[in-house]
Amino acid sequence: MRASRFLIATLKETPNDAEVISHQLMLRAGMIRKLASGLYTWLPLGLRVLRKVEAIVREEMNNAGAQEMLMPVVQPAELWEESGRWQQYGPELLRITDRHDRAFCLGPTHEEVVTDMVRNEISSYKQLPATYYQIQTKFRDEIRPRFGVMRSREFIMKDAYSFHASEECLQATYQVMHQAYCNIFDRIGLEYRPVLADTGSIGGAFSHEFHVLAASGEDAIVFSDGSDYAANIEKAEALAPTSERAQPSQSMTKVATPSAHTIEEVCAQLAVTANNTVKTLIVLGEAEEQDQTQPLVALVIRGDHDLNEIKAEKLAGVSSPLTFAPEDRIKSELGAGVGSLGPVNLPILTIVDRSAAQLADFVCGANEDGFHLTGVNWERDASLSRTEDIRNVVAGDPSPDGKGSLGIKRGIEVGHIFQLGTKYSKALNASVLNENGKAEVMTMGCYGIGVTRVVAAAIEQNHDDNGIIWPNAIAPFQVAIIPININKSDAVRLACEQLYADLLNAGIDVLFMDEDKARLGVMLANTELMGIPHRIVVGDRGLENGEVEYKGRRDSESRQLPLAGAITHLQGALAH
RNA sequence: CGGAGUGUAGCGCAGUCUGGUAGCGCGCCUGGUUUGGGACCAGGAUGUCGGGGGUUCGAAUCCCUCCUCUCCGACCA
Repeated sequence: MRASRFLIATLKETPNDAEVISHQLMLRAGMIRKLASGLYTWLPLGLRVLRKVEAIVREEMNNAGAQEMLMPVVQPAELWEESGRWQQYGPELLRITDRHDRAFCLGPTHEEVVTDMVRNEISSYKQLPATYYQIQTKFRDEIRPRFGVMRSREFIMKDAYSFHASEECLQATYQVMHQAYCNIFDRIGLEYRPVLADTGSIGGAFSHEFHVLAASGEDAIVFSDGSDYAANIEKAEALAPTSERAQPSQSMTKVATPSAHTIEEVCAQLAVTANNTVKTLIVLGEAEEQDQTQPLVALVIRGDHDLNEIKAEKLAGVSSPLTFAPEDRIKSELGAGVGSLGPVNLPILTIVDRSAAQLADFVCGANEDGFHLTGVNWERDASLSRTEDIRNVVAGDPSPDGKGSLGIKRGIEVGHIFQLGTKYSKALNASVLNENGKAEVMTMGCYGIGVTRVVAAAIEQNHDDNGIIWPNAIAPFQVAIIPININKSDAVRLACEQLYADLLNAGIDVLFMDEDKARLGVMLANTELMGIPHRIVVGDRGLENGEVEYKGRRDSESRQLPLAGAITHLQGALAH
């Protein structure tokens, strides 16, 4: 591609509505432009990257035996009513009405449509297993779109769905997909990890997320240093302490703690450490019958730990989604405000985290404003009827598989694979006849990759002060040719034209900065900002010795190469 | 949805408090001089000051209203 015929829309200054580095760089490099909140136009440069990611995903999905198809973005309400999600899905599902006043939605995902297709087209177990996928625009009306293309409302996703006559068959395909995902992210050239995950709202039995490691990641993921164990923090179990609880050695004492509301303030006033205190969080429980008000439930965790909302909302007696109790109900029903609550004589269902249950002689709120209790002990002073795992693991906790201890990193979720089971096939009655001629509901798996998000994640992981640093496999251009004084030197022009033609012939994506008046500094800065991984600078000075200058985007120094050997060198550099 | 901010040229911003008819830097166009890391000189174009309504002789500026976009949002017991 010649720069004179390509939209180079770089920005010197950072647009002020971009928060994260990938968003800033995508705008500055001229990859995307915002149309409205959560909606982006992909400019030619950005689209080249997107297409390269798509091509890799497509190839690996085909290799894994999946068949590509394409489903509509607009979907009829009837299908969603059949699966129950028309009611279940919140305002994230954008609902629209056509001119005949019929209800539709913009697809946030395509389980209903693909299941409908399969129930109509597949009738025998002999046709299974089968996996279908598409690379398609999705729409989710996010409450708060942010971080550019990382959390936008419209985005491109590769979604695949597998159909099986047996659970074992689903397991086998799940493994094939797991491997295909590893192949995809290996080829793109990202540092990533598959981790055990919560199945979330899509439902199902078993699931892995694929995370690109980056400091700015929205998710915390945990790793064992003694095994392969890796999980989203939402999912990672905090094992019960193995040692016996210490015997009480203090008597319970009420102390005044005026104006101490946080664990930190209490610790400072009483000279104790947070790991010997407990905090008591009040949430709404499940109403026993319809129309009844939801009772209050206390969750007790150690002062230095964080509540894991996913674990908590799954507990019997706790409402899902997890909802914290309004302040006025706490005050009127428990007699004290938040900041002074504790498990001693608490008249409501109290669920205690395993680590908190291990404490002896601990500190907690006295259920009286401005007072705390010290020397509190379970059973003697506070009943301990129910202990559960309701906290986030912290670095240093033992690994749930018993091997090693846990560390924590940040990740960007770019892929998610699920074993769905029969949730949708049952609801839509998608069945096949088995060997005995009896109808049997199919078992399903589903597998997603956020294609647009992969692009942003790649930048989060690969950039420096000068801009993006693309991995070879998804770079919009692999090589930039930068001439010096092309308008004055015929030698430079000829050498560049020849090199450009040769590189194209060799099948290398090259951007030739062929504009007469372009200044060297501008060309260098732009190609660095755009992240082009290799560049060749051609000038009279080098050409006198038959040399050009090569610099890899990550190299600190450039070096001279014989012009004749430039292609071979670039091919070598692109090979890894 | 709640809270906080924001909206002035393609981009980044000043001007608003104290009303007097809009400016700076970058970018863009023309001509020239330059050219090994974001050039210089000279000339030039570009704004319904987010929309609507009001106050006023006069509104980017004051008032009302609608909208946009951004940020934050129970981890506290």
